[in-house]
Amino acid sequence: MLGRTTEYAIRAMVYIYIRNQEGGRPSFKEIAKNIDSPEQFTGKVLQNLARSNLVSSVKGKGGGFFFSGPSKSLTLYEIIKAVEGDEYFSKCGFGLKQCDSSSPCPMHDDYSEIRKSFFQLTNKQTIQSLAEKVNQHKAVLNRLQLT
Amino acid sequence: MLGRTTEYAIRAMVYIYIRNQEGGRPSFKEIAKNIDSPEQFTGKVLQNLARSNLVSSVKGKGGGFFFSGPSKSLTLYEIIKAVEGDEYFSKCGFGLKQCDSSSPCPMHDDYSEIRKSFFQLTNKQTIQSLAEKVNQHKAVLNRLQLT
DNA sequence: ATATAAAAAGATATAAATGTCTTTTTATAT
DNA sequence: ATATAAAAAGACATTTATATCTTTTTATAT
Repeated sequence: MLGRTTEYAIRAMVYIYIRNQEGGRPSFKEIAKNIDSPEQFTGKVLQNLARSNLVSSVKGKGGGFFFSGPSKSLTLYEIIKAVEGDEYFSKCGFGLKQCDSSSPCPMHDDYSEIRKSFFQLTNKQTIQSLAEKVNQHKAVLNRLQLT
Repeated sequence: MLGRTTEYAIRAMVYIYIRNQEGGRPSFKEIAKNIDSPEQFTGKVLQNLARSNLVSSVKGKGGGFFFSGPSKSLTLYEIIKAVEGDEYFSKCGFGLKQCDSSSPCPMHDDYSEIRKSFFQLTNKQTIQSLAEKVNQHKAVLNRLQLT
């Protein structure tokens, strides 16, 4: 469904948010350790997210990643769009270059429904809502314990 | 959602089914032309499907691909499983190695719903049902006209 | 000021998915 | 029998995704 890069992106953002709440500003090394992702690659992913202004960063000693401004909620949709690209939510499930209700692929109707549900999920769930589940011990970020 | 290889697989199978109904037994070159896919690669994909006994083939002059036996219906699920592998329908949407209701990722509940819907779609839709839509001009296999 | 610790950047490396080219095998039409 | 047309097989080639290694830049703690 989602590429690994996107999975790292979401997990990393949730981790950053949680550490921010605790007053921390984690480095990508700390993040990678805690979400069980490759260190340098996670750095790259975060670099891109920062470029897209989905997260902030400061260089130098004591620096790291954090959410700035009035913590408006950040939907998964925005992250997925930034990482996977815009077409992700409109691609035909059958692989046709052109597919819409006027000239549908044979799966079009059923598939549209599911895509819509997924779209809604990604617009409903936010980094904040996921983080809350983790905080309330209703979900885990990975198999390892959070430090 | 689905890899390109799987998309080719499904489109190819639908095309084969339609041609079979007309009494034809298409070659992978004919198939590729009509579903707008790379020729040789389509050959490989069909070779694998034939290995998995999801379609039959005969070599030699006049040969090609066809469905044998009492045309039992073939679900998309079976094709997807053969091409993408078994884990496809159970992978965590968040990328966790371990994720289930006892130790869920933060998206687990919502995502499970969607995965279930998709699973149901792929078990409801068959090569036959898709072919029928195409036959009834309610859907198209690709942008080009079928010959 | 200087050392330090962090992100950013750049250059590669590896793996997986996708695609192509060539040769071999094999039915079957002639 | 032979030519032909088809799948099968094998060997590469390309592209995209994922991952690592090294160097540079830059805040800030000391």
